[in-house]
Amino acid sequence: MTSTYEFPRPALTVDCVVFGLDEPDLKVLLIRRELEPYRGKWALPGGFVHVDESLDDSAKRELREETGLEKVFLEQLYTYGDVDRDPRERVVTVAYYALVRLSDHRVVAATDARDAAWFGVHDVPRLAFDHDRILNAAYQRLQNKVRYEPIGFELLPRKFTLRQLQRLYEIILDRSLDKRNFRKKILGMDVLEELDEVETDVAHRAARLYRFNQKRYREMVKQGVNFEI
Amino acid sequence: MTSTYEFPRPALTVDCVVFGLDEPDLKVLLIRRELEPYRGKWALPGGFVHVDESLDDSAKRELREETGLEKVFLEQLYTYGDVDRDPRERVVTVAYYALVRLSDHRVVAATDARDAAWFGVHDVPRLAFDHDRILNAAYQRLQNKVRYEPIGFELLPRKFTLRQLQRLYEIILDRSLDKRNFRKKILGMDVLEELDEVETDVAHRAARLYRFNQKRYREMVKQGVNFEI
DNA sequence: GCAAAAGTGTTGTGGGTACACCCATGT
DNA sequence: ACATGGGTGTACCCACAACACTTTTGC
Repeated sequence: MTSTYEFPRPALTVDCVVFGLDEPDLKVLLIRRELEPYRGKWALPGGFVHVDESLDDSAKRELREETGLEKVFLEQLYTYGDVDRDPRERVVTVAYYALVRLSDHRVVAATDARDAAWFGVHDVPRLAFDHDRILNAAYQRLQNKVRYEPIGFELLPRKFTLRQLQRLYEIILDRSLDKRNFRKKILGMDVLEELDEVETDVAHRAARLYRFNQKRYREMVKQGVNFEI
Repeated sequence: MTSTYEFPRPALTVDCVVFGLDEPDLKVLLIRRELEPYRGKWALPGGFVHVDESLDDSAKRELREETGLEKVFLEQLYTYGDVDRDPRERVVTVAYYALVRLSDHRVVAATDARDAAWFGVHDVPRLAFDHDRILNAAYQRLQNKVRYEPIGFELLPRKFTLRQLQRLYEIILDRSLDKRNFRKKILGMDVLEELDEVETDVAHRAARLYRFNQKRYREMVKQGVNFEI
């Protein structure tokens, strides 16, 4: 940055790829556009960055305004700045991805008059702008990240069974895992608290419930423990 | 993106963390600021994004203009958008990092009238703006990335000895590696071509030269081979 | 002949993977 | 009693880590 010469400025937006687990599917939240261009097409929730708020705050605000979601896991993904990605004018967008507990946030869909819906991640229609590309990048990031950081818990209820957790990994990674090895590994990490509760309303033996111990996890990370699945 | 309402826009810049290998040090290229704020302080090379060029192109152009570097490895790092990161006005910056072959690009330093210099990565002064933070993030990214992608070759001459390669990894990762294990591993990956040449002008037995085979690497990646060091 | 780095194999161990059965519960 | 998933242990194999000496070359 060497000059304060006033260039015409690109517009700046944020867009969010919101993932939710709806067993047995991983879903993504999309919004139907009411305006041109791409009117009627599905798109990622997002909007302009205000001049007095940080990028993270923009993403949080947009999520709240467009989907009613609050306090979800949110992480910056990548910034997309191809010249022609918006036909109207130059728009650079900072993409985020979010993980939400559908168990906490039921019926997020119909906020305002806006048309919002969850789509299976393998079953998404053609999106507006370059949002397909952004969605793919987010999904890949999630697949990579979940393997060495325990972010998957953000998608599960706070209390969950080991089977649920394994399913989650299987769904995200799109491959099956061995039950015994999975349990050995995940319990060996020592970040799950075994609760004195079991699941209810199941037509078979009830499984034990566990909770993720974030504090313990942070301590272990500090000690350099590896959390690769 | 749901409205075309015209907000006041943040300014948008790119900043580059340029790494170069100057054995036995990993160095970073910095520019001394000639203007307020932070006049006289060292900062990352960078500048405003033009409205008719992509972010990648902006980064390339800034590198060329400010440092004379062309055709270097360049990758987007992260976008920094805290409200007060620039005291003059709201500026969002898309940070990149670059890897350059100092062997190809000697004496980059004094381009134009600008004051540019290479600093050891562990020996960088306090930088302008939030550039310290950006530099740290870039260094961490490099450390992580070099472990599972062969980007380190971008820092070496096209022909190099195994010792040079090992030193590179040791410098970047900041720890020593076992010679035999390193050679076994790296040769086992089958992406190095053994040349019929040896190094010259050394006061001891000359080491064989190798070349990185990018094409072969890409093929192997497609087959899902793992390149973790 | 000496200094300096090149080059080369083996062994132990820990972690990953593959694999099958009995148990508890609800209907 | 049966169906459904819960819960558990072992054996093999491979990849990684640790480790030291001989060879080549220039001076």
